[in-house]
Amino acid sequence: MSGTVISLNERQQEAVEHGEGPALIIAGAGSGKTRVITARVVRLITSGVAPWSILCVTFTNKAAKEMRDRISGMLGINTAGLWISTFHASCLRIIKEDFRHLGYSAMPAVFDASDQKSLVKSIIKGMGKTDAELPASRVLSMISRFKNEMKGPDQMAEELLGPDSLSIAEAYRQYSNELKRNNAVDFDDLLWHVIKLFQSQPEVLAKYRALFQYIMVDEFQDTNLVQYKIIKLLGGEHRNVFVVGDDDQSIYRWRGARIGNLLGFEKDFPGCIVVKLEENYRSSGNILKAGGELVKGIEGRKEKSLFTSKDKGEKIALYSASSEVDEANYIAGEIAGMVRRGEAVYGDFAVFYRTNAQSRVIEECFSRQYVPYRIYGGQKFYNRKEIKDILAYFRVAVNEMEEVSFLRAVAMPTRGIGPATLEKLKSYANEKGIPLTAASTAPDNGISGAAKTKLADFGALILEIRKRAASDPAADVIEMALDRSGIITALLAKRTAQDNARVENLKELAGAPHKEETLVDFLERISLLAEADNVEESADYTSLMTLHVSKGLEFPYVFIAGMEENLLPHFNSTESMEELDEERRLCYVGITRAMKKLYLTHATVRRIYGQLSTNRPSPFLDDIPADIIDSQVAAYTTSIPIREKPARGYSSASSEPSYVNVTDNIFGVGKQVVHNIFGKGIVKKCEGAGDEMKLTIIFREAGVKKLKSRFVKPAA
DNA sequence: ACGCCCGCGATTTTT
DNA sequence: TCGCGGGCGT
Repeated sequence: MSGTVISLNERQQEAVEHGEGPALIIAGAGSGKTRVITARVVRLITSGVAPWSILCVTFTNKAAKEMRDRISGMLGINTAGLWISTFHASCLRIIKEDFRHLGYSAMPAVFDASDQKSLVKSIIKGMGKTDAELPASRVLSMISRFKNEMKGPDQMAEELLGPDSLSIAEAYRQYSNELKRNNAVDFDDLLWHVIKLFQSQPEVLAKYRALFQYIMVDEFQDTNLVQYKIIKLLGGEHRNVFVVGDDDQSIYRWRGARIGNLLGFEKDFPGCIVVKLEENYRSSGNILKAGGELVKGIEGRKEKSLFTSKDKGEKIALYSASSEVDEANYIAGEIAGMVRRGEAVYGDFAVFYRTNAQSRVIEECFSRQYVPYRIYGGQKFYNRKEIKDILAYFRVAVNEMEEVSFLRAVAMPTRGIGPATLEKLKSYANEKGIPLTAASTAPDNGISGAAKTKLADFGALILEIRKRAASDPAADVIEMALDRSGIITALLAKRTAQDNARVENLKELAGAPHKEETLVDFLERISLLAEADNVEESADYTSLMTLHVSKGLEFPYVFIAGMEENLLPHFNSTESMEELDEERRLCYVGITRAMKKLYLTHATVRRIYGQLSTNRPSPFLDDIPADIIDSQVAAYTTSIPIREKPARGYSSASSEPSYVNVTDNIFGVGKQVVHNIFGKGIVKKCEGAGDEMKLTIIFREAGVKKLKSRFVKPAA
């Protein structure tokens, strides 16, 4: 989207020129929002606003970096000190200044998802429950949900319903205590703590209010309650709050994002100007049309109609595959063919899917057909086991309270220190009120024999790392620790391919710190890093990723695989209208990534969890007008077990001949329907056939009803 | 302390 | 289908 647009259109201009007061910019997909934000920052600075008095928050490091680079390119200034960063990074910076006011005696470490998980697991175990009875993932998502609403364990105990609610609240309570004991915070704390800081220290709030004269928020539809509150606290007085977002691209409701922040912004900031960016610079006409038709029926969305000056371009290719293997072959074949004919390069293509599990077959097929690919997301480098292991050494060295890291480091490589020894060590440390590292070198720690020596050696190594961390560059300390810890030796001894790969990863880590970076800075920097930040843009690879990860990106040619009922919309997201709408928007996000041509594929039969299952095409396909679809069916299809035709007398289906009906399933799961009394709804479940077809429908107003299909019509 | 085997569960995840 | 955690044997 960047280079092609030379000048700003009228709406963009209006947004960029906006001066004081609140502004809501509804930025449709591909409408040049990054351009608008950066242009406004540049305009403010050139008109005399101090660069550091602008707070510009994004959701990804990648977006922040892109803006920063553009701004420094346009202004030719060093942008290092500018507040252009993610919510979390901004908050970390604020906490770093004032952590003492929050009751920490040293700057706390940031726990990532896997740190959280191991902590919660040990808590659940300590409560005498198994992982099956109380899954850590469930507990963590509940904790996160409550933290996002700034609610503590007590409030959870009061509000949460269900048989496990009290256990979860208890786990939450212990989790909070353990974090504190480890001198650590989690991602959600970074945000909530800033609120607490502002509320308890009015002078700190006043300082930042005075500092940030202009506030800008990107991807505003993805903000959660805490984030919005931060914005309101900081910008509530001068009200120079400029937010940019697109409700149609809200796909993180399940993570706590509140689309209502965007929809209600005008009420919270009365007098705000609203600018809609509706000219799309990315996609050809048919692609835009397909996306628009998909979301136009979503209740409560901000009305907008994207347009483009590009021509219609190619039709949407719809491929009905016989199986997921056939689907992958088709995709690989299309890509290989176009590359062979010189019409495109591998890097022009992207394949999106709903679940990570779908990538496997595609990968295998791409390898066979020599299509070079790269998977975005998936396992993050800093999340790999071996990396986490060695980082644990550094983390406990830098932050002696991090018991979680101590326990991780001491167990890798195995060094003859088992649970029994560690229990003794913990109780000794508790008694004396000292950290585990100190306890491990204490002569009177009550541990005897070989374990005592080993423990003392380990403790000495941690102290050595701590000492060197203060003086030497991070890279040198990493080299030393890799050598002295014995991790590499232990891995090499195992001689499997996976272990060799791990050794390579560890060596790569030594090259990761920036020049002259200290270990503390290095650890802090990577704690907020995501995988997408590592992607080489220039390489000629086809990109594979989930639909979620695709947001914010664009590619000339886009494939969306698995356009099937149960997969998109995903079967776990059909419980409510909100979930179904979000699935729809997810599909929209994928569609609108495409610049030149969009391919949609579905498989009649697919192996899921090792089981063969037949899935009807996604109901979303029916919302794309037939005249812009070019459909193709697999040469040989094993079976087409499609539901029987719906009851006769339904003229509504034929009164809309412009919509493709791949399935004949005018009442498939996920379809929008209308009832005379109950109004609009979405089909949740579909049983039987013909006149006897019974539908479970979620109505927007009336809730869930079970009805015979003849009482409803497909929604217009 | 450690390794092997069995059984169960299984979206999405900007930070 | 596959990866993880718990249980058991050495």
